[in-house]
Amino acid sequence: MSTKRPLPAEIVPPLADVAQRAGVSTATVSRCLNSPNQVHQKTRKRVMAAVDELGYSPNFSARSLAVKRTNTIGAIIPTMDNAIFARGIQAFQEELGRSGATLLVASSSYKPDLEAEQVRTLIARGADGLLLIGHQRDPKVYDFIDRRNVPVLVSWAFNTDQTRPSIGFDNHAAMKAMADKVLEMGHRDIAVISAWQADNDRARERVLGIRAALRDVGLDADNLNVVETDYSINKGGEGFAEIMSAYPRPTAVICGNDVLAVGAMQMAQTMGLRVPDDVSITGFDDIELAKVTTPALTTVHVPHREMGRRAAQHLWRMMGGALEDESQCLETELRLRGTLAGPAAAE
Amino acid sequence: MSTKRPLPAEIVPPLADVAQRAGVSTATVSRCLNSPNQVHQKTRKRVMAAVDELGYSPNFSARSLAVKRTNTIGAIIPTMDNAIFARGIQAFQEELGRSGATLLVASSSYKPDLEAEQVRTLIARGADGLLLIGHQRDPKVYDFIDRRNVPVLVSWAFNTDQTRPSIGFDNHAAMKAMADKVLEMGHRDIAVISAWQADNDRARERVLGIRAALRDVGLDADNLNVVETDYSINKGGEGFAEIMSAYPRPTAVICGNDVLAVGAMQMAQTMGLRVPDDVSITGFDDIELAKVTTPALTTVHVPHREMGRRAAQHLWRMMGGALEDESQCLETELRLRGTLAGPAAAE
DNA sequence: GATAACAATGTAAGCGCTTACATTTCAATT
DNA sequence: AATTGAAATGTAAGCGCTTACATTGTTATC
Repeated sequence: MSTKRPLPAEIVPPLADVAQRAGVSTATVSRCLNSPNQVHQKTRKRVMAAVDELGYSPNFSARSLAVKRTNTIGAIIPTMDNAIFARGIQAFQEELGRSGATLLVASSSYKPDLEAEQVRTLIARGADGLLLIGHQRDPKVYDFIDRRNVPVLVSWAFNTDQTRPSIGFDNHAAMKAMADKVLEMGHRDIAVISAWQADNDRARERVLGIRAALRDVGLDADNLNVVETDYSINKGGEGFAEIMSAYPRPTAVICGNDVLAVGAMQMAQTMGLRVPDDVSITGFDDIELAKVTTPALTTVHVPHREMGRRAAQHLWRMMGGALEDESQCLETELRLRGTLAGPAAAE
Repeated sequence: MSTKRPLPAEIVPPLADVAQRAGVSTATVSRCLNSPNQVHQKTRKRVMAAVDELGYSPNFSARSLAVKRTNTIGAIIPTMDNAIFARGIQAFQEELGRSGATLLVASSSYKPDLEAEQVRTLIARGADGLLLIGHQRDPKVYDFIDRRNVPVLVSWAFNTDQTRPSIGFDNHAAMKAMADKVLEMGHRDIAVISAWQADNDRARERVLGIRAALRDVGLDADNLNVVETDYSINKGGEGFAEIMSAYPRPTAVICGNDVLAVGAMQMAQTMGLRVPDDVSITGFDDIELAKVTTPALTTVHVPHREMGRRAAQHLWRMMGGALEDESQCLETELRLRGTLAGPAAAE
């Protein structure tokens, strides 16, 4: 960390200056600002005038040191460069703003270590509550948080095995529904392009959902071809190419998210494969991308904004002392569009 | 603002406890944490052990109250629910993390008043630097900032008329280049779908760029049909429909950004118009959306990530006391893809 | 072995705010 | 006019940390 010169002499006066100017004690000024109705209207006017004249604004650090609360909520998301998080966080913040809380966002780039460090940073900064994505993380991280007594809400995931409060959706069930549909259309050769599963319980749950669907119809779930890759259109394309180099080629490729699916679609086009005539492709998330491709992408709709909004409300209540330990599971929905059809008759 | 119960009794010990446990003064503990080489290795070890045993972590508010610096940078963007900002901010944050600074993001929903309020909030929270989007805002806001002596960097815009340091690109020139191209292809009936211009200098500059291009070829720039609307695919579609209800229909529709352009493309399809055969459509930004449509969107590529990265470096240097008053103008680039062609022969 | 120079540590005064408690003011009641 | 209770204000003790300055310990030098 480089050494920085201290900021130039304070131009913003301390509260004491305001008090002096208004001819009252610091306590009165403080009250004027925090519980105005406790002070006589006449003095209040005088104080406010002084505040204006001096251009006073309170020092946040001093304030939160004194009250031991920051009114700040920390959120750690994998990345903002991903529509689903950007959108959810935007809604989260809008809702939070309504309560007067400030949001501190960090992004972990899907790296558990970085996330752990950011948890520490955020808490050191006095976050009164924390929003995390997904359940999975080192127990030590949870210990650290619990010790600080900071309420945590897990989002983007909902899992009855987990005891921590969460607001999300059932990744397993949602993806299983999609897989069921794909199977129902008659597909028997299915491959999967997924995000990396190791540190990502959402990705894992989705793949498990597909396996469960296969098992339901008596197919071999263990030999399912699953290609894992980074979150990007290009990587989705590469994954698709890899899958399609196998023989026999699958008739349907289920993708762990829309971005990968769109990459797969592009690669299909490059390879001269028609979607869905030659191969069906499905996505997950239902971001804008899914609606503008030709044909439009069959995917699982997830209410990202609603999730962000609810998460904000829930976390705020937890911070208020409500022991809301129950979780909420939001509904997802299949969006059948153009990229899923029955397998080609023969070739 | 609702009343909140204070958080439960502190579980995190104060620095003094660590000092006691290690048998040293608070000063020594503080030094251990902030300038370790000033303390003897032997004591340092003892202190660190105490830190671990007690699970100590410093209180940020107290620290920044004492040093009068927060190492926090505030950024106010119109919305995260917009790929260009999400992406830029992600890069901004990644780069900032490298310097050990923390980012505080707020979004103003394109509302000047909200933005002004957020400037105040961020500064009250001790932001050591501020990133703002676009030059345009109430002079009072700038006064407030200047008075606090907080370095500000303007981004997403570059304009030689402005004296404030900025890192961005020339919206006017970039859009003019696009319009030049459209004209060069032979179009003479051109309409525009733009974001609201009133509070958005970027949008305004882009439209001015188009007008300049028209003037260059001797066309009437004042009667240009400009439809303004919200940032969304659907609104883009509505705008397009409105434009196409005019007679004679324009042969090319220049859109202020990719999202509007994609909306226009969809509406064109709905209306049974072929792009680019019946009408050409162009975008601006070059977000992922632009590459997945059929045909792919002709647009202006803007280096959003690079902009975020540079902004972080620049702002950090400004905070370090460098009086970097000069601005940087990044290059944009025409991306000619499938949605722009010459006007149809006749009809 | 006295002395200087430096390294390591301690002491204590803030940083700017809130708030429990004490004091004063004022109107209502007797 | 005396009494009382509530409302308005003031006093001052922290909150947890950093850091200038003072003190002590250690080593090198002659």
